[in-house]
This record gives sequence, C-alpha cells and structure tokens, in this order.
Amino acid sequence: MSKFEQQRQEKLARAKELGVEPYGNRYEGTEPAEEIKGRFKEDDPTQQANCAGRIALLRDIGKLIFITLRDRSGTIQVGLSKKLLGEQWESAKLLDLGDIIGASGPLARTKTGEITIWADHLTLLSKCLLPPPEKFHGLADIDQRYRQRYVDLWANPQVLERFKTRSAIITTIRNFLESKDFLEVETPMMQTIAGGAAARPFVTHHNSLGMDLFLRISPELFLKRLLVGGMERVFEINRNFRNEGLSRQHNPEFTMLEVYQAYGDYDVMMDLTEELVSLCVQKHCAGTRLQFGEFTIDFTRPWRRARYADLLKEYGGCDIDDLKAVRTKARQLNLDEAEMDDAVVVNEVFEATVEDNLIAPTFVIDYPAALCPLARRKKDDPKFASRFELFVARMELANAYTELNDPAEQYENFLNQLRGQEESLTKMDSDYVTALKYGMPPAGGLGIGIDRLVMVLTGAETIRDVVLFPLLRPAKAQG
RNA sequence: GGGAGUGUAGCUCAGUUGGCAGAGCAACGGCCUUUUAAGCCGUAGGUCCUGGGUUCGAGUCCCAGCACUCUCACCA
Repeated sequence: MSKFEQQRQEKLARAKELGVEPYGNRYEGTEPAEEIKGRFKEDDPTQQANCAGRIALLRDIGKLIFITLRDRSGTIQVGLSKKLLGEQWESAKLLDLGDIIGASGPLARTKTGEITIWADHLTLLSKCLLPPPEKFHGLADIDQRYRQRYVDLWANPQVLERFKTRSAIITTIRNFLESKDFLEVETPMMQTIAGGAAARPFVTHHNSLGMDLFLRISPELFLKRLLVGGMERVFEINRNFRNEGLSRQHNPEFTMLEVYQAYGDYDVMMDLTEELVSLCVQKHCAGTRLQFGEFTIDFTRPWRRARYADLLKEYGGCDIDDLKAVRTKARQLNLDEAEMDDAVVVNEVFEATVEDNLIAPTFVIDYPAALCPLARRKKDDPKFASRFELFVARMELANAYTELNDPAEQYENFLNQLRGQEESLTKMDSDYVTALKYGMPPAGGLGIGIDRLVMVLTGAETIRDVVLFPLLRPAKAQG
C-alpha cells in the first residue's frame, strides 16, 4: 500500500471514530449542480439546496472550507463553516480531494458572487483512498487515461462531455429511424459463418456444441434475412468485430448502424444518410462547419456526389477502363500490382490517390461491381454496382447499396469470393442463398460507423477518444 | 511486424558538456471566517522503465529488453 493510501486510511479511521459512516447508502433529494445554479434567485434568502458529487477542488482557509463539487451536470460550490456544521465540523476537516459527499443547506452567493450551498448537513458517501490526478492538468498520460477511464472521466470534464454527446447522438439516430417506421432488432454476434464483409474474424469456441464460432464482422446477411421474413424496415446498432490492426480509425470492436429499407435503393439510402447525419450535426454541433484536426468540414447540404470513375480520373489521372494506364499509375505509387486482380489494382489506385482529397462530405457512387459481391449491378452499366460510400475528413463514414436479391447471381458472387480465399475462414452461406430463393424484396441497405461519426461530430481525432474502454494490451500485474 | 519518438516524486514536467536528484500541484505540520488552480511558513517524498556495458564517476553515452505514442503494413 502506498504511503498516500495509508494516510487516507488513517483519516478514514479517524472519521469512523467520530461516528462517520465512510461508505454511505442511498442519498436522496439531490438536484444536479447546474440546475441548482440555474434556479437560483437573487432576492430570496430562504433558498435551500442539496447536491451530491465528487470533491474536485478544496480550499481550506481555516474555519471555512470551500469545495468545488462535481456531478454529472457540472460543478457547484459548497461552503463549510464551523458555525453551520456544528458537531460535523471536525469530520469535515478530514475531507480530501476525490471524496464523494452529499451536502445540503441554504443557498446563497458569497462575497465574490459564487452561488454556494452553505452546508448545514454533510454526508460522506464514499472515501477516495487513492491519489487523484493533478487538479489543473488532469490526467494526461494517455495509456493511463484509457486503462483507468473511471479516473479520466472525472478528472477531465471534457471527456465526460464527449461521451454524453455520443449517447445523445445515438438517441437521435434511434428516434429518427423509429419516426420513419424502422424496427430495431438484434441479430447474432456469434455466427457459424462470418459474412457480410471482407475482414478476418475473431474465432471463439462453443464447448457443449463442440464447435468454433466467429464473432460477427457484419450483421448484414441476418438483417436481409429479416427482409425476406417481412420486416420491411429494420435497423441494428451494435458491435462488429474485426481481427485487424489498430489505428486512429480502427478499434477491433466497433459500433455499426445498419439500416435496410424494402422497396428502396441506394438513392433512397443516400438521401436518408444525408438527412440523418445533418440532423445529428444540427442537434449536437455548434454549426454546420466543424473543426476536425487541421480540417474545417462544411456540412451544408447538399453534399457532393461524385462517380467513382470520375474521381479516379480527377485525382488519379487515369481512365478506369484503361487498365494499362491504371497499372502504370499503380507502379508509380509503388504498389505491387503484378499479383493483383484488375479490380483490386483499380481500387488500390483509388485509395492511394482519391481518398486523401475527400474532406468535405462526399458521396462516392457507383463502385466497380467486382468489389461489391452483395450489391446489385447497374442495369445500364453492369460493370458497376449501385453502391456508395460517404467520406468525411478522409474517413469512410458510411457504405450503402441497392441490395442484390437475385439468388443465382448471389451464389455466383459467393463462389468467386471463395475462390480468392486462401484461409478457408469464409464458407459458402448457402442458407442465405436459400433465403433469397424465397424472395427478398428489392431494398436499399446502409451501414454507418457510429464511432467515426461521433469522432467527426465531436472533433475527436482518434477512435479511442469515443470508445469508453478501447482495446489495450493488458496492464502489467500490479495494483 | 518495420520506422521514429517518449519513459525522472502520487500527478504535470525541468534536468546544461558525464560531476551531490529538481520545480509546481497533491500529501503531512502550522497560521488564516468569503476562497475560486486560495495564500503564507515549514516537513517529508525517488528502483531516474528493466538488465547489461563504457567510465574514477551514468538520469545523461552504448547494447538488449519492456511499455506507451505517432507512422507504415495487415484491414473497407
């Protein structure tokens, strides 16, 4: 036990001797700190208030103690005096930074104008036994911030603020979709075939069934089964898991919104996406121009819609049909193009030349069909699929298409996909093909990466700042 | 996995050319009834990430390892 902890244990023992119960029970009748300040009336000397929270700052000036109490809403000052507290004064002198207390009493301004609860009753609700972070700089060590998010959240108020916004954004999304008659559902996260995306899955094992299972990389194929079943408008907001490297934009588990609308197509989903994200910007951001790192992103509608092939020409300088030119460009970019399929080379060049230029919200539309095994080809130009991705600040924020509902074509696409697979992690999802044979209504489908959306809307440049407990290596064994 | 950077008191950070280990905050003791990162006086607090090496002498230089950050790769 550290010296610091010992000192606080001793204080706790002294408080117990004074009859203080250091770990309190239910504490009722409180109001959020900011609401108390909001309802304060200047000319009413009879006001009372009761607030619970953590001691963020403490100024002991002898026979008076001023405390900055922090709760979920913000802060309020609590004033302690020997005169008002009486018998409790002695135990009040034992309070430390970080303790959780409840304080009630008259509400009044101090000489310097701070609205203050002058406590005539004080309750210790939980003793803080470990040293709190530095009160001005907060907790800065990045590793410790993520490992001990419970400290980060109260030591750095803007962290709590950001996660409150994340929660509010998700509520906005739910309300928006429910208002449009979409039904929220939950589909399996443990799957026998990890389909719906091109990514390596995590493998786990079911003991009594004696079989391996995959954590899902996407809910897509299950949600579309629901379209077959007659759930014409569904959505799911939940975790996907992909076994890949970590980066500023990638956490192995991440939250995805997927939406399916029967009788729609990708144009419908494009409008839906623009409407939904704009609503989030309007409700949760200061304006339509947001700062994100070095970029200022303008969300003013309508957003740019540009064809994949046109962007390739604009930024990559080559014609999508001129494969020689594309491969030449690939070599210029130091891409190892010799072993790649045509479609893959095209996409590598696209990623290397185009994506860094997509700062303002941009719908990239009509992807090469070979890259889209679950999307419907365009009738007038079958080399391309009715698919779009939304890019903001160089990040892929959304992915959507007109769903392929032809079982024969879907079966062919699955076969082609399997052909390229060396690791046989992906299997033919023949049940999904069976489902399509029963008939799936034509539909538009959409996926939005919630973490990335929250990043953009709250100005967080790393996904770890919008995930409460991002994946880390386990800490070394230690208290 | 490759490259670059960081690691010093509970926290935030200095530390010169290789020459006694430092500050602010927090803590402990004292003074203070209107403070706002309260103030003033005093005290205590260190495996300088770990292990080797060079040197009379290493927080500082060299080698190896560990952790974290950034970046590239894997990955839509």
